[in-house]
Parts: sequence; C-alpha cells; structure tokens
Amino acid sequence: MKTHSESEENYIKALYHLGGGNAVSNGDLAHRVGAKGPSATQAVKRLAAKGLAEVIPYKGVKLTAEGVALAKHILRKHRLWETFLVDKLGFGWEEVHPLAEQLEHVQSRELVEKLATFLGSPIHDPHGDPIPQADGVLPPTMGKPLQQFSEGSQLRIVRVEDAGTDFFNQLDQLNISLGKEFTLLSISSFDSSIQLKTKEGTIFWLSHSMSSNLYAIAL
Amino acid sequence: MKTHSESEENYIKALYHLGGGNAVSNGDLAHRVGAKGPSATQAVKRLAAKGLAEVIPYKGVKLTAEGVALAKHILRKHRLWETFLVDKLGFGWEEVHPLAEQLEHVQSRELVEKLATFLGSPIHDPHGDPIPQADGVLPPTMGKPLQQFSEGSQLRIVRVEDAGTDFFNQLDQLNISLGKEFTLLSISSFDSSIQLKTKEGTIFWLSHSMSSNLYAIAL
DNA sequence: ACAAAGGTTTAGTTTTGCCTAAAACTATTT
DNA sequence: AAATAGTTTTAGGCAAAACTAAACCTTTGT
Repeated sequence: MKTHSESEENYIKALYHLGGGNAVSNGDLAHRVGAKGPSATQAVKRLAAKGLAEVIPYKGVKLTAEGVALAKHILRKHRLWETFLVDKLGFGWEEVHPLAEQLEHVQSRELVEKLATFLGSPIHDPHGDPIPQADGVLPPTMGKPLQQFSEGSQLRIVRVEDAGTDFFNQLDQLNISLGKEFTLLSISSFDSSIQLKTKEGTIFWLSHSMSSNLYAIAL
Repeated sequence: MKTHSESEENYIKALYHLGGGNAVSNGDLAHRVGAKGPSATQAVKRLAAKGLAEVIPYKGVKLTAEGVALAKHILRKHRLWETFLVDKLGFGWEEVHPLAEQLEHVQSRELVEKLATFLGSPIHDPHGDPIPQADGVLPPTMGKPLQQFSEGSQLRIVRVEDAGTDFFNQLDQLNISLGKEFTLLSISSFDSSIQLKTKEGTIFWLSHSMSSNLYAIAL
C-alpha cells in the first residue's frame, strides 16, 4: 500500500467532498482545503502524477477510481474515529471533528478494521453521516431537511450537518440530539422558521438556518 | 500550548530516551532517530531556538526542563495508545509500537486525559513500562533482569524490553507474557542461559539475549 | 468581435527537514 | 608536540508544500 502525505489526503478528501467522482474547480478546491489557488494547482499535479486524479488545465480536476476509493477509506477512518471519540471517550459531537482530522491520518488498515469491530461495525457516525464500509460501499444517507416535511408530521432527527461550534451549542441548548422525536407544527411562510413540539409537549421555533442543517425521517 | 512538528517530537523523544535530562552526543541522537549527523545538528538548533534543548557545539545536547516535560507528555501519549491498542483493540504487544508512534503525534491534551480515563488511568503499559502521569510524575520502573535473581527464586515477569518482532514472536512461542510466574532453576555459567520452570511444570532454557530483555520481581 | 473581469497557471520565494561532501574541531596516540 | 582518527558542524542541494506577483486562459457583456 502506497503511503500518502497528510496534505495529499486533505486534497483527496476535499475533492471527494466537493465532487465525488466529478470535476471540481481549482478555486473551490483551494477554498475547501484553506489554501490559495497556486497551492491547489501544484497539489493536484502531484495527485495526478500518482494516478489519483485527472486534471484538465483551466477546466477542472476529478478523482480517478483509485482516488475515490482512497477518499472513501479516509472518510471511513474519519467517521470511525469520531464515533470512538463520542461513544467511548465521551466527547461532545461538536468537538470531535478537528481531532478526527488528526487521527484519520494514521496509516494502518488493520487498525481501522480493529477499531470498526471494537465500535460494533457502525454504519453511521455521531452526526448521522454514513460510514463507508471496508469494501467501499457507502451506506445510505439518512433523512431529508425539515422543510420538506408537511405540517403535522411526526419525525425523528437522524442526521445533523456539521455547521460549526455555535450551531452545535445551540442544538445542545435546545436539547436536540440524534434520535430525538418531534411533531412539526408549522412552517412560517414568512421566514421559513419551523415550529416543533417535543414528546413532553414543549413547543419552540427553529430558525431556517438552524433547521436547514437538520435532517429527519418520518415516523 | 505551542505546537510541534512530528520531526521535533521525534527528536525530543530520542533525547529523552538517550539522556533523560543529560547531554547526548549528536551521533547517538542521529542514530536513534534514523537520520544522518547534519540532520540532527539542524534539528537540535531548531529545538534550542524554541527553548526545548540546550546545545554546546561539539559537546552535546540536552533537554531543558520544558523539553523534559514535553518528552514525558509524548511518552505518556505513546504508552496510553499502546495500552489502548492492546487492551481494547486486541493487538499483540509486538505490533503496537509503530502504530503508537503515529498516534502519539495527535495534539490534544483533552484527548490524552479522556483516553487515560477510558483505560482506567493505567500506570504501566502492555510492556510493563511506566506511563508518565498527567502531572509529569513517572511511576517506578518495575523489575530487574532475570540474571540478577538467585537460583531457586520464584518470580513474576513484569516488564519486557522492546527488542523487535522476532523477540516478541519468540516470547509468544514460549508462552511468556506479562504476569506469568516461573521458578528460576539455574543460570548457566558457560553462556548465561537461564533455565525456567512454569507453574505447570514445563522446563525450558532461555538464551542470554532473550532473558536480558525480560524483567521480573521476586514473589 | 473584443475587451474587461475573473479564475488558473507559471515563476520565483520561503520554510521544514532531509541528504552528501567538505571543512573544522576534539581526542588519542606516538 | 604533532599527526591521525573520529566526530561534529558548515555549506550547498533537493523535495514538499505553502505563499505572492505576474502572466495566461475563458467567459461574458456590449
């Protein structure tokens, strides 16, 4: 198994996140990894030289099949570590992302698989995101945004988008967590805020920017 | 808390391993980190610039108090991760060193302390080596080499030196592990081999090179 | 169609960290 | 005291990965 630098892995991740197997613009890529344009140009050249990406100058970059496989494996590691940090070490879900970013760069297939087994071979991480399996299969992405439910629906929160610390703090304050169930009372036609009711009968409003990062399934 | 590159951490570890707080020669340092002389010279200059080491050209390098503290913290991480890998993930003790080398570079005091708690705040790692505590205190190093026991002693293996894969394989083959108890029957005056008897009555010889990496306490 | 705007690439610099080869220092031995 | 052996440092390169500034495509608007 070839070995990859952390920088390479970060670009691979970014390409996968932005485009899956499709082409991504240099600017978007640079922005995603937090670098400037020229750094991205250089980086994708290195990836192309290793057969992980295809570059069409001025047009875009996309991952090769090999690149996609690698990206999925990195994502697998990332999400397994997040699961470990939350389930086993007791971290809050808002804190684990930067730690998992460091842990995901540890290179050892055997470690990843032993970790997965230890965690009970989970298929979703603490944010509800699917964990790619060892064979590369990506479990289904769960839920749809709250906006898409009709008033009166019973629903369960199954996934939250990572929208920064403030977002997570707000969730904790509202006592919203994965698996929680609500009744959607109404959706404001003015600003798209959403009114929810808990099982205990508490009623509250969620701004559009909050609710658009929450995904649920109907009960 | 300042951040340190992996390379820096490796040199810090090496300095601590070779000299504790005492001076170490450039050559020894280079050899320990697997680099050539000039690389070590450069590296210690970087460390000195950060106040982690003191260099006297042509004479030697030693860690400052701050450097020692950092070294202990890295060692703490390393040994906690080894404990995790063996106790929780089921790795064999011979496999964990290179993995812990990668994991120890993850930077997060909180992670280290949560990991320690999760593991039950161990003070010895799977090889019996002491794990520096959060406050920097180093638990006692257990045991003495088998040679130092007198014939007829009852003893318990409490620590093994990391002497490479072959060594560990041999241990596994002989069914020797931490906590195992033996009676020392005799020590050859010819080649210093040692004859041991298990509780079950099995008798076998250990070469000097094997036994000198095993440490025990009297029962 | 052409020129401005915007995004992309090239060119050249910086930092970290490694290397080899050569110079410099220390220590030992005669 | 001088030569030599051994170690250490300096000097000069190289690669990865980031940056700025400048040059270069593409697209878009009139």
